[in-house]
Parts: sequence; C-alpha cells; structure tokens
Amino acid sequence: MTSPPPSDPGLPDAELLRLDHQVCFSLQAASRAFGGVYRDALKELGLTYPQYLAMMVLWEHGPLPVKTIGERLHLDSGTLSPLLKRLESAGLVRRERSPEDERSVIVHLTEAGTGLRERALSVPRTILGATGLSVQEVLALQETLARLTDSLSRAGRTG
Amino acid sequence: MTSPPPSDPGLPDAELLRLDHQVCFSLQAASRAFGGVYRDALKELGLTYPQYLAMMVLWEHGPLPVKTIGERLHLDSGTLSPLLKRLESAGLVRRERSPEDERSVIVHLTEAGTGLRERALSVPRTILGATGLSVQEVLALQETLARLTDSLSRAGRTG
DNA sequence: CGTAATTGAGTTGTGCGCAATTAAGTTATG
DNA sequence: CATAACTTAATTGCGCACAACTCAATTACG
Repeated sequence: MTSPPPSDPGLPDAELLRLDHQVCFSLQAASRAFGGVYRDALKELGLTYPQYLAMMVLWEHGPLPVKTIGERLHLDSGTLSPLLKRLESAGLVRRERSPEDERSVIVHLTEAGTGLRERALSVPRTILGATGLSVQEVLALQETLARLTDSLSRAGRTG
Repeated sequence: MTSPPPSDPGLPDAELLRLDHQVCFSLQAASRAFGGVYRDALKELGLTYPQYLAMMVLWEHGPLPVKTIGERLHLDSGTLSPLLKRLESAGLVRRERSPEDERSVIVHLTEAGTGLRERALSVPRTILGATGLSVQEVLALQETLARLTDSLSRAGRTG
C-alpha cells in the first residue's frame, strides 16, 4: 500500500475538474488514432487490430487455449469467441477441444495463419514510425500508462 | 515540420518490433481501465462515459448542433445520432431542427438534463483520485498523448 | 433561375468490449 | 460413488466506433 497522492492540492478545483476527463479523453483520442493507423496497415492482411493481437500471441507462443489468449490480451470470451471464429472463417486458425481437458479450446495456427506472419513483419516498424516518438518517450509513456492502469484497476476493484 | 526521429536506431529490431505494439496495447489497457472506473462512477447517473462527455459539452456550452458536439468529441453522426437518441429517451436532452438551417439538429438540455449536472459534479474528483497520478504527471502525459495523436493522425492522412 | 456540389443527420452493417447467463467438463468433498 | 463447487467456452444483449450510404437542405455556379 503506497500512499497515493491525495486530491492534489495546489491547483484550483475548477482546474482539476477538467484535467481528469481530459486525460481519459486524450487517451481515447490516441487510442483511436492508433486504431486508424493500424486499420490502414492491416487492411492488406485482412485483419483488425484485435485480431492482429490475437495472431501475434499465437505467432509468439504457438497453440494456446482461449483462456490464455484472453489473459494475455485482457479480453474475455465474449470478445474472443466471435473474434476467433472470424479468424477461423478466414482460414487463419483452427479451434480444437483439448483431449486432456474437454472444457478447453486450443487455438492452432493453420498454414495460412503461420504464413501471414511474414507479411505482418513490416507492420510494427510502420506503426512505430507513425508515432513520431523517441524510444525514450515510448518507454516513459509506457511506464506512466502501466502505473495509471494499475491504479485505475485497483480503484475499480476496491473503490 | 519538425524532423520526426527516424526509425530510431540504437535498439535491435526485435526490441523495436515489440515496443510499438505495446504502446498501443498499454494505451488501450489504460483506456479500458478508465472505462471501468467511469462505469462505476456514472452508474448511478445512468450514463455511459461517451454519454457523459456529450452531457459535459452541453453543460458547458448550452444548446449545440450535432455537428459541433461531434467536432468537440471527435465523433461522427454514426456514433452520435443513436447516442443522443438514447439521451433523449432518458429525458435528458431534446433535439430540435434549427429554423435557420433545417439540416441542423440543435440539442438542448431538458430540466432533468440540466439538473443532472449537480449529481455529476463529484465524478471528476473521484476519477482523478483513481488515477494515482500527480498533476505534473497528468500534464506531461497529456502533452505526450497530444503529440502522439497528432503524429498518428498525420500519418493516417498522409501516409 | 436551375442545376451541381456541398453540408448535416440519419441509417445500416461490421466488429469490439463488457456484463450476465448458460452449458459442459473437471475437481473436491462427504 | 454422488453431489457440490469451480472452471472454461460460448451465447446474448447493449452500447460504442467507424465506414459507406441515403436523404434533405443549402450554397455555388453557369
């Protein structure tokens, strides 16, 4: 339990009352801007950004149950199930029940899914270039965002 | 035209290839964490976060056409039209055609909508507290996000 | 004046994110 | 062994975001 900074005196209320909403707002703006860039970059691959994330997890770790993919991406089955079905319809993955635990559905890459990785390799560099940020800034931003997310999640659970 | 840092040599490719996706990922994680906190904070008001944003714009500026609300929130009519209809169904706003320009729909607050502002006043402080960030960090974060969003938008249009 | 181009809302369709529920399989317990 | 508790996916329903489109109103131009 670190003591979070209290309601941060030093600025007038009216100022504070605007700051917070703008943080979230700026965050969503950046998030949506990313979405646009990824949309363009992924269009020729026929993937959306969340689908791309799921594929990245599979490219990196091989066959995984839905549960694990969900944990990596912080997504639940309500989001993943239809997403993975779309990837399956596109012929990129196969879903098979685990013989060991029939509750688990293991998601495998198909040949096409594995092959797609080659064409996806250029995407990250494109995106990084589009951010216009230095590596230092990226790292600092991630550090701040990680702490922010942690605080917010904690507040959601306990507050 | 500032010269954006080039593909940032100095780190191996494999490292860079992971960074970018994690920025967007961290961003979305933070964004979703905010969503959760706002969801809790706004539950008793019967508003979602985007609805809350729309209400804030109206509380601040009075009656506005859909167009202007969309510009403020960076949302198009495809998102706003149903959202505003839900607010109207909830009795918080009224939508009226502008007599000067019959294409415009002016969104007005109702008594209930105006009254809701009182109950919404406590929300921002709650959120700010949940972020666990200092004011300096908030300001720095916003500055970075603004630049990031700007670069990404520019990349989307021109790239 | 009359037609063309533009503008502002709305509609439709796709996909994501989340809550709540259901169903089926597994594990623990009496 | 039988039942209860838990786990894993899937489904349903709602709302947001965006693209593509339609429609009516306005503005610009010949």
